[in-house]
Order: sequence, then structure tokens, then C-alpha cells
Amino acid sequence: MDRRFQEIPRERVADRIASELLRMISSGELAPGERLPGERQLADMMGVSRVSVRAALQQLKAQGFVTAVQGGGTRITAAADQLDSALARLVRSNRNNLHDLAEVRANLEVWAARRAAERATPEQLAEIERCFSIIMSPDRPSRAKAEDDLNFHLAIAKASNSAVFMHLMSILGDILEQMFAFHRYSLYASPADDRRFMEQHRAIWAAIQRGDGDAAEEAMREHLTTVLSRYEEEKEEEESQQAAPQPQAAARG
Amino acid sequence: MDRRFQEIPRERVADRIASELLRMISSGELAPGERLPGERQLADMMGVSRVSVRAALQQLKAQGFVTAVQGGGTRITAAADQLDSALARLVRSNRNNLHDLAEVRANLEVWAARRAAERATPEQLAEIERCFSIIMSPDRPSRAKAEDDLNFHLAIAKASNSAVFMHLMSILGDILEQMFAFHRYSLYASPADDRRFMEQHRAIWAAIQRGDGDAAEEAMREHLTTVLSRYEEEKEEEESQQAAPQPQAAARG
DNA sequence: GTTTCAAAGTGGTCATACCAAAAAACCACT
DNA sequence: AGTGGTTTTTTGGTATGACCACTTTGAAAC
Repeated sequence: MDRRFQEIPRERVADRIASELLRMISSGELAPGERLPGERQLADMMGVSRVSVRAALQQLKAQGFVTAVQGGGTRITAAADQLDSALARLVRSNRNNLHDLAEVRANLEVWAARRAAERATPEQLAEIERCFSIIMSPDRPSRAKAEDDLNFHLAIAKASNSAVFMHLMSILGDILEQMFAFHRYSLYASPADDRRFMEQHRAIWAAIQRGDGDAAEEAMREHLTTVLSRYEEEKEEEESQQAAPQPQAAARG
Repeated sequence: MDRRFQEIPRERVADRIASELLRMISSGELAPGERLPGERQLADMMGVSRVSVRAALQQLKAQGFVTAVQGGGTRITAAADQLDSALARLVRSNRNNLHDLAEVRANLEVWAARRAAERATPEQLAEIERCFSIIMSPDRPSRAKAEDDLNFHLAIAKASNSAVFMHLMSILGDILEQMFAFHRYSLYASPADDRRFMEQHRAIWAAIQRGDGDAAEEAMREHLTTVLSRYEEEKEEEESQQAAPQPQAAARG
């Protein structure tokens, strides 16, 4: 009962391993969806037995951080899987939600851009620059454009150094990707838009590179506003073709 | 290869054991505090290996249902006061994530304020006004302040008319509430702050009321910036004291 | 370029042994 | 009886090695 002599928390090996892995996850060192080394290799690297590694993984599995499939390896649970199929269902049930989701994501990305400008490590800056140079190179196949662009934004997201943000983004990102793929939205239509986007990307990168949080935030905001407006246009076109009622949004105006 | 007679997804032994034990616990067959049979005996009774029993117990331990102490046996944990969200665990594992989460939430709320100003229905406006009048009334018991304030923000969130946003907020809100309660953060400390918050709330409400999205966004941004800065101060204070007593719920359990 | 299929890799389970800590049994001695 | 110390037993924790079932992968065959 005497609190003065608190016992040493006899550190169990398995707990130690679990903590370490959890640290890697929460620090973003291990990204959602990423497959971590096999149990044998992990045990070897950490200098412990496979039993202990399994015990640690058992804990993390029970808490939903990782998902193991027999023969397939163990992966960091994509937050979307465990957190929110509900959100995906929500979006699928009402297309207006897709637009909301895109707006929400835009807001988060603006925040991430500022954080990246303020906190990115040299390595992360290098990665952003690499992605940037890719999307700025001319004559890249248009098929890869969307993916390259996504990588650029993803690099910035990682540079925000926020595990919370990364997990939220993985939720929103998965859903958005599904939805956009489903509806076959083709952004970046005109060459004019393309040039404009490139210019905006350059501004974002420049701001982050010189660590200017305000500028990064503003540049990202402008970029996403443009993107969203393009999406709006496509949406309106599509809706004019096939009538889609809009129940809510009783505008006052 | 006839899929019709495909076997049930091969239930893992450990999971089967865990389920059985959990059933006994939840049915009261195993009372809280009761010591359950040793791992060897358990394995023998169930006709499985001790490894599988241990894997099952590892899961239950990770979820807080049982507590094992070396040499002392494994006992049913009294009350499993566990909050279950992957994001919550993420935040609990690293306190820096809490701040990130608060910032993310702030960004979303700013967005919601604008939407509310632009799209709120008359009924929703009335609800916001009701909540507003409550938090503006003097001499309300300080115990209810936090809750009233939350209701005000919640009314605005609802007025954004976005299911996606509401869903995300419900996730973030739950976590933040639990985290703040756990760390015993007491915002709204000084009367000066209190007055300032009231003024900011008034500005937010005024902007929404007249349908001014820009002003609503700006007012909410300013408000949350203030709140976050207060949180920063408390965080620094606490960290300077360092000796945080940390009650029962610490991860080690 | 596909399809097929066997080898490699991975998680899941088992058996055995040993270690460390707690609990229980035992044994003095007062 | 009761107290304190010692020994023995029980219990959870870890290590090793082996095997199984499944997935992945890549080379062979088409």
C-alpha cells in the first residue's frame, strides 16, 4: 500500500517489443498498410525469441493495430478497415457527402502543408523535392499524372510528422480514391489547368522548402480551391445530364 | 474447389479459446478478481497446447479483461474501463498526438462554421441561438460550462449539414473528450479568459446568424486559436512539473 | 503474353525445457 | 498459538525447434 516504494515495473520482453512497434506506428515510421518484417526476422533483429515477438504481435492484433493473415504477413492496419467502413458507407449512400469529404480533406491538407513547412526533416524535404521534380517533368504519361500528384501530396502529408493526421488521411484517402475511381472523375482535363496546377505545386514546394508556414498554407489552400472548383464543374455537368435531387442544404442566402 | 462447401474460415485455436473465456467472463461464470486455472491446466482441459492458451490470454490481457502476474496466476480484471478506438489508442500512446488531434479538429470546426453560416436551416439556427444564450447567461454553474460550450460547438457542427463532417467529429470528439478528461485539463481557467471566450462566441454566432461565411470562418479560427494556445500553456506547465502521478489507467496495466 | 504450378516465405500451432517470481507448505523458535 | 525464516511447489515468461496451412512469387510451360 505504501506508494513511496513503487515497484520497478519489471519489464517484460513482449511488452517492450509491443511498445517499440507501437512507437514506430504512432510516429509514422511504419505507415498504415505497410507490411512489417516476418516474425522470425523480427525476432532475429531484436535479439529475442519468436515466441516473444508473437506475444507482442498478439497484443497489437487484439488492439487492432496490426492485422496478420496466415501466409500473407502482418501489416499495419489501414485505419479505414477498422475505424470506418461506416464512413465509406456514408459517402457511398449520398454523393453530396463526397464533395464534403473532399473539402474536409482539403482543409486537413492545408494544415499539413503548414506543418510540413515548419517541421519537415531534411530527408522529408528531399522526398518532397523528388516527387515535385517528377510532376514537373514534361511529357510524362498522363496515366501516371494522377498518381504522381498523389505522391507529391502524400510526401507533404508525411512531412507533417503527425501520426494522427496520417491516419485520418489514410481514411479519407482510401474513400476518396474509391469514390473517384468509381465515378471516373478525370481532373486535370485541359492543358491550361495542367499548367496552372504545376505553377501552384511549385509555389507550395517553394514555401515548404524555405520553411514559410504561412505561405505554404496559403499556397496549398489556393491549389485545393482550384482543384475543388474543377470538381464542382464536372459535378454540375454530370448532374445536368442525369437529374440528381439535392434534399438537404436549404439555403438561406 | 467447390466453393459451396467451403469450410468455415478456419477458426484459429487461440481465438476460439479467447472467445470461450470471454464468454465465461461476460456471463459471470468467472467473477472479477477470480483467479482462473493455470495455463498448463487450462491447456490440458481444452485439449490444446499451452502456446495457444497463452496467445488467447495475451489477447485478453491486451484488451484489459484479465491481468497476469508472474508466479501469481491470472485473474479477471475488475472493470474493463476501456475506450476502443484505434485513434484513441494512438493518441494515448503518444501525447504529442493529442495536440495534433486538437489542431485537426480545430481546422474542421472552422470549416463547419463557414458551412453553417452558408447553409444552416432556420431550425438549426434556432438551436444554435438556444445554445448560445445558455453559454452567455451569467452565473451558470461552472461544472456545466464545458458541456454547454460543447453543445454550442455541436449545434454549429450539425448546422453544417454534412454527414461526413458529423461523423468525423464524433470520432474526434469522443477521443478528445476522453483524453482531456484523462489528463484533467481544465480549460477556461481565468475569468478573463472566460470573458474573452464569451466575446468570441458572440462573434461566431453573429456571423452565422447573418450568413456571413467568411466572418464565421475567421471568428471560429480566432476562437480556436485562443483555446489551443491555452492548451499549449497548460501542457508546458505540466511538463515542467514532470512528476505526473498518472493514475491507474496507464498503459502498463 | 497467359496460365500453371511448385518452391519459398509467412503466420499458426505444438512439444519441451528452463527461468523467475509468487504462493504455499514447512519448520523452527519464542 | 504465533511469529519469522526457509524450502518446495505452482505459475507466468522466455527460448528452441519442429511442423502445418496458407499466400506469395516467379519460373516453367503453354
